[in-house]
Amino acid sequence: MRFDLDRASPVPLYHQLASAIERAIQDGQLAPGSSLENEIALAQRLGISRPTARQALKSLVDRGLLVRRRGVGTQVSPAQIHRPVGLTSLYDDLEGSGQLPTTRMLDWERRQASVEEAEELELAAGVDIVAIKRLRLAGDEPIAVLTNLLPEMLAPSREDLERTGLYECLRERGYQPSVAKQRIGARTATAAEARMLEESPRSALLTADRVAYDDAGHVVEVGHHIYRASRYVFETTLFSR
Amino acid sequence: MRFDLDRASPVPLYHQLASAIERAIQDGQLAPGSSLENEIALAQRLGISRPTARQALKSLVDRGLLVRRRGVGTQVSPAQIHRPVGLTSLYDDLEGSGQLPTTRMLDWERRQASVEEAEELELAAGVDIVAIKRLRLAGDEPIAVLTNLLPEMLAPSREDLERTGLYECLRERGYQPSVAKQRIGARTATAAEARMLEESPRSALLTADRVAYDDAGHVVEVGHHIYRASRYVFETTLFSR
DNA sequence: TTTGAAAGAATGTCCTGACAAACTGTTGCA
DNA sequence: TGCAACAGTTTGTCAGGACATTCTTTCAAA
Repeated sequence: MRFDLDRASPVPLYHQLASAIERAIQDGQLAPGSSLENEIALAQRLGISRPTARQALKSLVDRGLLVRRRGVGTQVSPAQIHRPVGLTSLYDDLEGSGQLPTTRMLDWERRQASVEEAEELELAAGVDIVAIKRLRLAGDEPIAVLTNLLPEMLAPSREDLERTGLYECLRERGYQPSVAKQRIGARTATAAEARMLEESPRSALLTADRVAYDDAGHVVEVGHHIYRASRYVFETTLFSR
Repeated sequence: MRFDLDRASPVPLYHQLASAIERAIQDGQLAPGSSLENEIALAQRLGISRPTARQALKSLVDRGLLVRRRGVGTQVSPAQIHRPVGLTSLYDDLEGSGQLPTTRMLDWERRQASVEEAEELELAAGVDIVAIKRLRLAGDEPIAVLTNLLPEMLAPSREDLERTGLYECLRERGYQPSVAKQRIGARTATAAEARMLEESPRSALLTADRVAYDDAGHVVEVGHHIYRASRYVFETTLFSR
């Protein structure tokens, strides 16, 4: 098993090795259940130190791609466990459903925050916010209504948002959400919602309410999303500790 | 800031240090946003090597309790981010709702698996399984119906299950689920379900369907859980990568 | 007073080395 | 033949050391 490491690259060696192993797993060169050579031999063969090899292997263990047991060795995880790290990603919560969504802008409005909204965004009452409402479609079929609130000064313009995604816009503007707290729930649809989502009245909706924070703990964005339960589930991998 | 490390303890030093720092954060001795001493000084003061100290700090960074920046140092994460690693835990998916649940056994049945059930459990058709149905209550109020299917040979007895939780029983029997794939969805309740959960007919249910695997990739347990949407949400913390 | 460079501070990456713990396979003894 | 002990194998923990990168502060020059 060849892993090419480029010592002139700015990418750390452990990172290069982890990527190469991951690629080999995904290409099928490393089959689920198969054993890798031991870390001492691997390090020696690649001309790197053992802790460097360990760091690469550990990062893959943490992501569920490898399993390691003392006295036994390092193995590729069984096939069922081969997901990119088990979380619904902060950026791509639709991809778990295997659908390629498009997004249509329904509304973009600058206005004063209500008391509740200001509280959610951890802003003073009455400040200006931008409220964005979009429809998510898979093909021509609506699957979700996404409402997002942002402090005015962070908010992308309507034009920017029609060009690319909300988080991409935020990133371009130098605002990097790093953590989000999300609540997933369910309720029945209002008549307006049912119409918008092409469901029958009082059908079940899956809801996701989210507050995203930057590194300093400031609220970057609040999202209230509703999904057709008939068309959408959240998929998650859980690891025991 | 004192951290007592017991070198005679079988618990690894890095683990002891991580726990001590975590405790200090939770006790309020280390306030959100405050800086820890640098890793070199910390290691020196505690009489441990720098990589050992790093390992403790890294494990806390990975869990969102600390933030580290090159040139700046190590700080306690802002208060909003102080959750144990962001996933709904494999074992305690009710704890995020801040409720202390009790569990009532509704049914425990050994029978032959249907075709669909055998497929879910990755067993040959017609083999014996155990189907368990329980009601989860918060106080006297029902909040969830939990159905679990297990290969017969792994399944705890009815008596064991009334004494302790399913995962605890599995652990005692030497079966250790390590990964689970979960799908969270929503639908409206059937009349029987609504009655069981003391909700009105056709009210919204939050659903969780889960397959849990052991380290070797064998299915340990399949769960089909329904929750009253009026009483229950899944709370999750999402980290950007 | 402002701007740019240098110095100081701290984490990140990588190295060599050694011992402990856990697992598997082999051998010896009852 | 079966069981226990031992040997071999591999990962896990820990140590000491060095250099690179990134960030902040200070100092000097314009």
